[in-house]
Amino acid sequence: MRFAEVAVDVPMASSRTFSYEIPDELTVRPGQLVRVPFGARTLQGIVFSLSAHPQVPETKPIADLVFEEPLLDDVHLKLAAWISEYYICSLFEASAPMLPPGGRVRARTHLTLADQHTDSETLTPLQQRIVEYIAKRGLTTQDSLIKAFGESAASSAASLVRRNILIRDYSLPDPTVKHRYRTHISLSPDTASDINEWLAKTKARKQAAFVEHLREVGEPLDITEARREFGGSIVKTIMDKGWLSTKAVAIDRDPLDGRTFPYSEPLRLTVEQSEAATAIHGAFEEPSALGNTFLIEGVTGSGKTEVYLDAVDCCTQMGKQAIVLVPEIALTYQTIERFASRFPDKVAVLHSGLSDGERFDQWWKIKRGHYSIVIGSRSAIFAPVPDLGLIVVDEEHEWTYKQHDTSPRYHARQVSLRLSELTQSLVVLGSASPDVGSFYAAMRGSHRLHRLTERFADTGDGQANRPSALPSVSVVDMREELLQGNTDMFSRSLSESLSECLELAVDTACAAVAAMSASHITPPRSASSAITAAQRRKPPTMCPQCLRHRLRYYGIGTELVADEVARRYPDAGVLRWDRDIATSPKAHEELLMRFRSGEAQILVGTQMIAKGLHFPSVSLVGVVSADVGLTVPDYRAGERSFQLLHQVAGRAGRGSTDGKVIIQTFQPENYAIQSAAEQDYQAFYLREMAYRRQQGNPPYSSLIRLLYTHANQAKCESEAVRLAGLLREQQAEWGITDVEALGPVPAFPSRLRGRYRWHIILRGPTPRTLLDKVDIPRGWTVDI
DNA sequence: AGCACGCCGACT
DNA sequence: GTCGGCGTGCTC
Repeated sequence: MRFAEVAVDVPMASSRTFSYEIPDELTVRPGQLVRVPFGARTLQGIVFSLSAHPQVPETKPIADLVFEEPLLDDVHLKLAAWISEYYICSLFEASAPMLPPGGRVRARTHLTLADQHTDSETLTPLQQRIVEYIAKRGLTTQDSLIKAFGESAASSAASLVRRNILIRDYSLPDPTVKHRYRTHISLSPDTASDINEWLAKTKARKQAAFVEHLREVGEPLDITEARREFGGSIVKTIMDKGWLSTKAVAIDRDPLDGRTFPYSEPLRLTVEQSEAATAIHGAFEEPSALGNTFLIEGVTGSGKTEVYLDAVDCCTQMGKQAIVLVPEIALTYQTIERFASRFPDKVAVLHSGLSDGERFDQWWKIKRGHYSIVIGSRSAIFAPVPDLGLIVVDEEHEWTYKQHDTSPRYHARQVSLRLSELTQSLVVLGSASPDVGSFYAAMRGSHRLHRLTERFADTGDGQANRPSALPSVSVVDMREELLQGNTDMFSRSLSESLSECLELAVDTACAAVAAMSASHITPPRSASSAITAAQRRKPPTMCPQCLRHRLRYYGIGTELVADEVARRYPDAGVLRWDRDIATSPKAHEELLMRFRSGEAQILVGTQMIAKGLHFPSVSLVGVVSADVGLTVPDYRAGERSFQLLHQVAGRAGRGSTDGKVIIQTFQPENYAIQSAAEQDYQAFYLREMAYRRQQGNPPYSSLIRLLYTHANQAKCESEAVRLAGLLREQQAEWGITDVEALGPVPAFPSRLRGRYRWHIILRGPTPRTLLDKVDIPRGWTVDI
């Protein structure tokens, strides 16, 4: 076993490794993060396996280890291999989310001026500017060059290197995050007699006080505190005498440090809850008997979290760890609090709101088995838990579980299912409006479905046990409003309800919410959506007048709505809630606190309200414009709208007052809006599935999206046309009839950050069979 | 990401 | 005939 198979951090669409020799002085094991020579550079790599036979006759040796300890265990290496193949990315990319924060570092290219004079007239204008830039700044990274001059700077710099005008070299930085240490000092052991002698005769009272203090406390002192208390020069003087021994002590940056969560007893489970809980207990005891994946369909307020808590409890009692995924930490802070108070000191949190240091320390403590529960957003599925027993995916329908921007473009729910197979652990998916794919899986028997239909009033103290009614929901046809001469953004019905609500609310904590979803901009009905002609169930019928007004309404942001509300109801306080404001859990908590305190009676926000408003006393929810989500060119538009509206409806009337919901729309006949108003998931599911079947869309098929972006519009289009042609050629050649290649067409949006975008969509039961017939050309991204 | 290599158009 | 931009295959 003199060779290591290493996944190198180099852009690749294949799951392959490279063979490296193991130098005698290194102990190399699978799962380690290493540095390896690759071409002229040194890159990071992950050791996947050891072998006696390299893939090529000539091998280079591994340069060194980044961490002595393997970072990925056997399970995570297998998971990475699966991700790499399934989502089509390199093995290193697939492993990267499993590394400790800051562990993956990019290799850097540096440029300096060679001391050779060149006739600047022979340079292109860009090359001249680059030379000037580097002359002024000295050693320059290629990244900063690209930032300053754009992407073409790299090839210009390369040609300058070729002409010996610039010198290039490479570096691979150390991980950006490390353990943090404090220095502790104490009196060195064999100095007692020296010190006694000195104390007897010294006149340095402050130094003596410091030494005596050290002697009295008997245990090591933090050097920073010692300096603060006794003065830096005093500490230094004693240190210079050689009387102090120092020790570096790792400190723990704990995100929940200083926050206390009073222990909360488990609530008594309701009949429905305990049915689900019992089934989960049974699966723990006898794995795979009936299936390991549960789908809990429960309306808002039905106590899904209580079922999760019970399952997690069961899991930890078996000595195993649980991962709990939540869609967005800022919006689900209460969930964390409930877990933290139910399982004191056992909960790790992992999400983007933490500092790098906090995430790093949490990562290592999870790996060392300090925690039995990890709660976090999407990427927390990759937490290095040593012995996984349970994965909970809360609000499993949320699309924040899908990573879109960077590779691997994984779906945390899908990864959860695969990880549970690898570890023989259970999965509990929960939602008020399950993803139709998940519900379909349950209907077909691959998930075990449990429904929580009773809704409980949240009295605000966590003791939810009084049954509460569903809010009454009404749909307002905004076309009718226009016909009646009302061109305001508020229908008469919403206006009246708002006034009524405000009158009632004067002495109580009741409040009204105007929610809207203006964060989406309607795409023009142009070529952008041409590809969806096959996907869209039917073009919405729309009179020109409505269209005109729709366009007007789509421009409305929360700001405009808030201004209008403030103008109409000058005496009511108005708060605004959108992504800009509620970026952190703290800002979000603060906003809700102000709302709760009665400072404001009306909260205006985007769809964030639907997802994050856990507040008992909302008596009215108004949706200013329910149509926005329906017009995006995406076969999931109906599902998303339903989920949003269903959820927003669940936000009303959870307290002591009954709730009322008003949905404004130009398409009152739309099935998603109707089912949401009826708060009937089953009805929505059946109608949606009928469309999905008719259109041949998931879950009746799978989709692969191939996206190409380029600064040049013509090149972008021609490349897309070229690949589509290649695909169709292969399709014909191999006689693949059950995969459709849709497009190419401009993607939505058709231009982003200065680059044009075209895409091709493959659809069928196994679209991979066609995709695998072609090599994916450079510049394309593949989304499974 | 970067390098080598081959193709091809613009300029000497 | 040569330089340089651009596409493509390869890096253990």
